Amino acid sequence: MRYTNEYKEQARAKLVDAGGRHAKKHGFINSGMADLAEAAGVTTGSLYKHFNSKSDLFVAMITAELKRTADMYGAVDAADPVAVSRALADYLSTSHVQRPDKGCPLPSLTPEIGRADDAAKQAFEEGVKTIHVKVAALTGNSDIAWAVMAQNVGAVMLARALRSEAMQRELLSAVCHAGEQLLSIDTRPQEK
Amino acid sequence: MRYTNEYKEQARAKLVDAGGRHAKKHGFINSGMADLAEAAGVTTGSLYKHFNSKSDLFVAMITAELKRTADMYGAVDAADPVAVSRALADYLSTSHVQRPDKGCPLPSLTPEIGRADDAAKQAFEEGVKTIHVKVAALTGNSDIAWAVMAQNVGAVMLARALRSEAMQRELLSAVCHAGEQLLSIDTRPQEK
DNA sequence: GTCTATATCTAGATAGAC
DNA sequence: GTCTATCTAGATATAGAC
Repeated sequence: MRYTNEYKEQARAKLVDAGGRHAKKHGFINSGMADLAEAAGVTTGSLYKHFNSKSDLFVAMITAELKRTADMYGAVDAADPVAVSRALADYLSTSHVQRPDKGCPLPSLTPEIGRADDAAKQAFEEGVKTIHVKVAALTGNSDIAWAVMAQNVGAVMLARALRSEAMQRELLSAVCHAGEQLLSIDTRPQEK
Repeated sequence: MRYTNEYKEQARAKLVDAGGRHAKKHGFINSGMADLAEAAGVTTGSLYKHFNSKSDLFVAMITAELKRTADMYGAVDAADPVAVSRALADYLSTSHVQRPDKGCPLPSLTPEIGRADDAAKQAFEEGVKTIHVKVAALTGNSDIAWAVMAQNVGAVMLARALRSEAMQRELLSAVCHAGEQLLSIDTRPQEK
């Protein structure tokens, strides 16, 4: 029985993982169950033994993808300003813009989650909360963490919809510059 | 012939307008041609006399929606800091989060445009460029304008996917605060 | 130009053999 | 648990009457 369960877990993990990549690239709504199954090397009949519906799979994907992002920023050394700046620049890189399947789920999937059911929003909220904690450890301030997150997610999403690479770069570098300024803001009460 | 053309123009405008509201709320992909036609008070057969395909309608909607947003910020008095702050706060309001059909198209439609064809991206790029010009007139700085746009679009999009209103508010107020700080940054070269 | 009716295709989900 | 085959619903797009 142990082998069976192990294999089942592996198959499920592959569905979530490969499905997440597919959804980040094409959108969840544009990912048919046949596509998602094929990405994991199985068929739809098999997929439905792991998830009761497409919505259930979506929730599992949201949870896994957001955890992945949270772990990434949890691994950055908060005491090293260079590492923090590099994390900012990496997020706002053209390679992140060009490879949504390898990147953060927030710029690609968030609007679909906003239109999904409460289970999806619940999973989203928990995942984003964890990301926010990790980012706040890097910025040293909760509000600045929210601002940098919103800024970066918005910038990558907008850049992906721009046609010219020149304009993508203009946007990304402007936002990166502003992000550095936000990070350098002294959050102690100012004297007049 | 003049009457005929006038009516035709009106019908087309209504398709674009009502369709835009529907798409901002449900997503363009989730808006069937029957839905979009019904929102304008016609049927699909009639719709196809105005647009050759769903993609063509999408391009028209993107152009119209982005122009609407650009006009909105073009009407704000750049010389009045209170008006600028109010525009920022209005964008980051809970009512904007709760009513996507009445609001800015960027937080709802951008990822779909990122996956669409070049015609859609071209229309998007032109519209966003115009918005950026209007916002830069308010911020007084091109880079800060990009940053505030990315921040606000990202914040509204993220807030819409959060389940609890409390967390929505936390995010919105944090980003509004950071936006005010970005607006107050002195962009002249600093002396050490 | 607008309607009704429909052709054609693809999606999510299920049945049943192995 | 995985496969093949299929049901059913809904999508885009078109045809033809008025």
